[in-house]
Amino acid sequence: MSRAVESTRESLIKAAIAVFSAKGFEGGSVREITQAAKANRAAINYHFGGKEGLYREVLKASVQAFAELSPLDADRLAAMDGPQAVQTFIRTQLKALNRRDHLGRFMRIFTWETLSPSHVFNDFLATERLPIFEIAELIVRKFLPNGTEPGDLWIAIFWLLSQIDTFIRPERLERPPFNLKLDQQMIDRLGDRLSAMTIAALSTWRADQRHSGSPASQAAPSL
Amino acid sequence: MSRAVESTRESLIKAAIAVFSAKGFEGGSVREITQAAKANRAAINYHFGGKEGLYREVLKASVQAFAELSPLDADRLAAMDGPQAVQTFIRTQLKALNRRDHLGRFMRIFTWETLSPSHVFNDFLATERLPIFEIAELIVRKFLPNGTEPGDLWIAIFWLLSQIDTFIRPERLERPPFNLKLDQQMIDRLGDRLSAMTIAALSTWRADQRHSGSPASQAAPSL
DNA sequence: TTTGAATTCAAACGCTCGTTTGAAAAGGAT
DNA sequence: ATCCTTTTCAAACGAGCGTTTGAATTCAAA
Repeated sequence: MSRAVESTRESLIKAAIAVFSAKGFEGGSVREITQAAKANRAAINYHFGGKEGLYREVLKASVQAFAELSPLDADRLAAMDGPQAVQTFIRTQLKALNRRDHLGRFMRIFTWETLSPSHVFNDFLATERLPIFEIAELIVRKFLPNGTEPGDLWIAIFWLLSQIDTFIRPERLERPPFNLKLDQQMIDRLGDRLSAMTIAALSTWRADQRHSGSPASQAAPSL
Repeated sequence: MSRAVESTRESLIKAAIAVFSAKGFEGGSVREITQAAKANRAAINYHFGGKEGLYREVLKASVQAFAELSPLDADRLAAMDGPQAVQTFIRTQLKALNRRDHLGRFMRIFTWETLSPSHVFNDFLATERLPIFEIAELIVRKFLPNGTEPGDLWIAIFWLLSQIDTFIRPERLERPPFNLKLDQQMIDRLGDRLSAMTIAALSTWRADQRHSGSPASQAAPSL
């Protein structure tokens, strides 16, 4: 395999990450990708066997990028208490979302998949384990009692991950009916508020208060 | 306008609600809609001027259905305290999402729009005010101090609305890596958990504790 | 320098999409 | 029954999609 081939493959993947993160798997076209990569349209089928094969490669590359680039290190998070870990988790990702780098794009792809899952992604999830899940589990476990059933654990993980999804398209806040001006100050405030709300929400798991009339009447774990 | 015309229009709108809620505006095709409505393909252009015109009509019908059918009545919610209102808000919508009626479909359409907004919907939002926004504002105000700036108010409203979006596709929880069995019991538990977390999260707005180290240390407003 | 495999490329294929067209059918008024 | 408008309908259009094809080109090994 020559040097030029590597560069074609790489630029295709790079362009695909940009396009798929902006428009999703179905919405992103091979024509747009090859044009951005300055490659021939048939190159995708030649190198990856088709659009789906390219997407699989994008998912792999994204997972790797996340593992290498993310400041969300499992060891670092393990050393923190619950609130600290949540704050780091939220702020790191909120920052990444507003950058347009690989990390932010990976998260956007992931969010596209939460609304309209492609079977490529489902197959991918069934075999590979995403580091973001392990990190979310690590954080959530700081709040949940030890004996928590797996079902509850997964609900909490799912919920924590979704808190980021919510703000994956902050442009929405700039349109009606919200009409917010999203300067850096507002984004910081958003991160603080979201962290505080997430911490308080996860703290409700401390004691099993299901079916209680006023579930908010206890909170504030002192972890 | 004859009786038959009304029925064609209505069955087109009805079919469109079903299709658009399942696949979004871009993903739903006029071929599928006309087939479900047992109408000719050109009928959409004749009656509504095109796919976009039909979608506008769907949005109108959905808003009306929501106003008429939703148990989320502004007067009823106004009489409740914060936690009660949140619980009603969450549970009502969670139930609607799992039904496949007009109300559930309206909410699914709305969620599609949060990820990939159509300009039809943006135009719609710019002119018409959605009742769900007013209800969310009403609830959020029970938790926010009186002097809260509009920016913070909108963040809280946006966040509250997103809590429902999160669970708009509960099927996701049934696939890897979650693999949950979503029987009625699990859905009830999910509603309870989500209500409790939402109440606790909104309670953090009671006092301005931005930059505080442990924002969860107070909760439970007694409105 | 020759040879054969790897890679690029322009063109075309088959499909689905939203929309247009012009004629046929249906309905209501006179 | 006639006439004119409203509504339906099958067919076709043009555009975009992912993919295939087969020839041209590039490249490294012999």
